[in-house]
Amino acid sequence: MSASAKEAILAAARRTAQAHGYGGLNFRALAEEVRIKAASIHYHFPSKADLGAAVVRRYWEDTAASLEAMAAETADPLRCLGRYPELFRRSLEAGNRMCLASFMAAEHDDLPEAVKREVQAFAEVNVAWLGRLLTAAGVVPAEQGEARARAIFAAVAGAQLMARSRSDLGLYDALIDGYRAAGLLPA
Amino acid sequence: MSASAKEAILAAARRTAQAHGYGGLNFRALAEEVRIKAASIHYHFPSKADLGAAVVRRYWEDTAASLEAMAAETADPLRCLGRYPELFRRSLEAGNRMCLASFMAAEHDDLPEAVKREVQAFAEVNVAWLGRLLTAAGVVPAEQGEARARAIFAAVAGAQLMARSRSDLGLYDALIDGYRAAGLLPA
DNA sequence: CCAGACCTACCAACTGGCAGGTAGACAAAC
DNA sequence: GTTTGTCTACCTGCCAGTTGGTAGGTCTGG
Repeated sequence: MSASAKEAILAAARRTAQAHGYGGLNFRALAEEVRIKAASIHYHFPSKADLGAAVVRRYWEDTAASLEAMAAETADPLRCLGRYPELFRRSLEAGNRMCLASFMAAEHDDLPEAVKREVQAFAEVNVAWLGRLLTAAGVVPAEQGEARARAIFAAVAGAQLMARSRSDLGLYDALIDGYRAAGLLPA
Repeated sequence: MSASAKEAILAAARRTAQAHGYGGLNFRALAEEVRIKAASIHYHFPSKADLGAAVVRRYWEDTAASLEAMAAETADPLRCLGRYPELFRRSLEAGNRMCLASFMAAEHDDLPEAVKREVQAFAEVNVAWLGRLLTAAGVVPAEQGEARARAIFAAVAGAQLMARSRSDLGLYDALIDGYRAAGLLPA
């Protein structure tokens, strides 16, 4: 049960944090979900800060992998860019959850330093990928790639947040359509 | 101290919630800030849910007033729209805080029903105002006013969230500029 | 035998909320 | 004109539940 327990803890913590944030993580509930005792979690993750940082790190690693898979799958950079919102849509589909990093961005003031660093890393992964494709697609001149990438990332996160607050997946799609209509996102 | 205490509680709770969310509100800390005992807060607000709902309600009432004041001050609808991001900028200026409703949108799953309703009301106030000015300015045809209004609201909220996570007011301005450059916001 | 993985039992701190008391302002009753 | 009652706005003291975390024991596979 060694590696499997650790993985199960990470997975459960991720699901919980995507719905209730870092503050919503608690050892007893997590332990119950993994069918383990609360104290045992401390064996794998000494403190809550360690657990939090590990969860977010794994989260952006997985996201980076998904993005690379998407880029490999959809060779045309413009079409690939158009698929970016799918990533955030999936969280909403899975029980009206949201991006871990967005939630923790809100909780910024209460986050351990190590967790904050991982949250920033998530944003960097997204912005780098978007910037790369934006310039590859020639949507914007290379020197504006990062600025546009950040704008897209922030806007999509905002759309997810608003859709979640209404538990309305259709609203998310409508907001993304709105971004396309306005010219922020490639159609 | 009757009305003044109640107002002081509301003000302190608003500041706290803009930095730590609904979950970050706690009677003892609030009481200390207002120089009152924790139990006394229950006199003005029977439960935490009542306090939360009152805080958000007051928040969107104040926001509605600010928006109307802005509309009265800047008669040209296009220029007035351009000033919309100022509203969200002010929260960041005040100690890297964020919009109360955005934070609580993240906390959606842990919010009492009454609080959720007020959070939605905040979004509606903003979208209605934006929609009104967008159609008045002729930026979009009337039937697309609300869709564009929602897109702007979500995008600005996302920009605030991202800027907060970096404690970087300059990033907020850059993101808003990015929205203008992309055509989402009137220049 | 022993080390990794997990356990029981506990702790102090903190949480929202409640029961019941009190000081002062004001008004009606005698 | 002083006693009596009532109301507001607070208070003390407490409770049960939850939290992250610790100390030290146990069990199992290699």
